[in-house]
Amino acid sequence: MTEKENRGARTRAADSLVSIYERQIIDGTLAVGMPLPPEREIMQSFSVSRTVVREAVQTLSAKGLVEARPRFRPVVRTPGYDAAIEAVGSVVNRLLTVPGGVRNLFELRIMMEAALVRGAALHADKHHVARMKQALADNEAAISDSQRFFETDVAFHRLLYEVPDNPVLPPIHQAYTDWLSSHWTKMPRDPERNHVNYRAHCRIFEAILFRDPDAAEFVLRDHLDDAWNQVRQTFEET
Amino acid sequence: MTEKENRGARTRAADSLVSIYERQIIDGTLAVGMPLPPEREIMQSFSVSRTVVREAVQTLSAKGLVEARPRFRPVVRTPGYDAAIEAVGSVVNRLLTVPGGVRNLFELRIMMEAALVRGAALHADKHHVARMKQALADNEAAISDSQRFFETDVAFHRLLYEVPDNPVLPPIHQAYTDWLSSHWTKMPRDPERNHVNYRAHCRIFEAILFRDPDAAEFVLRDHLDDAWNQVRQTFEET
DNA sequence: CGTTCCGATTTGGTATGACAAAAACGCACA
DNA sequence: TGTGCGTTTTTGTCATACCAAATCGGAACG
Repeated sequence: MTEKENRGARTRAADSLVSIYERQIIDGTLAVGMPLPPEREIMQSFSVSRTVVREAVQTLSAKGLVEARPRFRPVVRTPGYDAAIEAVGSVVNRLLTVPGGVRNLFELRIMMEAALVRGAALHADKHHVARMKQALADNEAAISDSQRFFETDVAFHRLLYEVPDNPVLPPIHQAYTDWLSSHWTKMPRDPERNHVNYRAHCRIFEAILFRDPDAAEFVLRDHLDDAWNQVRQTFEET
Repeated sequence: MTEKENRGARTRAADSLVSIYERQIIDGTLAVGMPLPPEREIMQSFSVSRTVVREAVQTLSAKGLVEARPRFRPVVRTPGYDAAIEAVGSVVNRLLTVPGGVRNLFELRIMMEAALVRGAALHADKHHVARMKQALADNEAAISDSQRFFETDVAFHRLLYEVPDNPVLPPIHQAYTDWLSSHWTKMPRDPERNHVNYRAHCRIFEAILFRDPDAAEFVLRDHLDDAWNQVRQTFEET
């Protein structure tokens, strides 16, 4: 995101510090795991007060570029898509409270997973299939234990995000489950429903085995739409 | 994202302020557009120093919950998916510099747009079709002007994100173009290539008209793969 | 009666200094 | 060489001060 800053009027001193260190972190001058200089050193380097330095560090931390544990030196964070997810956490949480927010996010998830099962049906290799088989077994074994079933359910879906071997995807799955879990767990769960879901997973797996993307997508959408209908009642949206 | 913070040891004073105002913003106690209390007032309310207050406000701003223009009172930001995009800007920029980063993001985009064209082929109504037709016309008219062509190109793709009528999607498109544009614009562009791209858009449009999701997806993937091959050379990744 | 303009007051941005507690460091000691 | 303890840094927080910009209130004016 290229800094535009045209709107923000006069720059705050801290902001220029932020962009300086942002650059240094991105171009590797400050390597991963390396701590930022002590605050007093920074303030002398740039001739600013400690107030400004601390504000800058604070911002870098909030942006997810450094990890600032209290009382410790902020260290350059290892680049990961999970940091991105974390950075949006607050805002997404807020969006989930606006009318239709949960629905919108869930539909996005349905869309993505539909695309993923299509991809899995076309490209899943022996290794992926084996893992899904295992996940299905775990899933079945947990039908009577709703708590464990939920976990194996999540684990099964996660596999879909791992098939394309794109490191962006697993954190996205993690994000979906984090953000939606509070609603999801309010859903009434009993062995009967678990069994229905397990069956749905099986059908998805079979469609992938048969290399039938259309069937896979159809079953998955049916599965998630069903789940949505269960969850929806917990907050009576449209 | 439920605050775990188990790692972060003892809490910083500012953090508790942050979560307090976070709650107030989410549950609407602080309505959208309403300014936060003056710093000096906050510091008296909570018996903390102004330093702490400013740090808290800083964090709220970085998280995208309030908009803090310098010299102005921070106001509660209107909830929008664009705020989320903005919040991840820095970290994504960094991820784009790691090996394969651009590729990963672009593949995610391909996957999403593939899903979108499928959806468009199935659900686009008269209105969407008309808009796409118009966008295609603009696209054709700009073939000789690479700058304008780029804009109409983006506009055409954006329409795909608007078909499902999910407010999450357009900001995602915006994010893709923001994040990838620096690489994209380095791509050599000439009327000949523009024409090829225009033709690809036409074929996508036709497939949507014919309600043929498979064809639409195929053409779109071909189109974006082609684009990727053009862009790739600008930074010689694998 | 509404509008405009100007001055006083409020408020944010930054600097400085101070201090307690915790972390980092170094050195003696085993 | 490894360990434990005291010293020095460093961070978190507070208090205070000052400037400049934003805001507010009222006066002057149409």
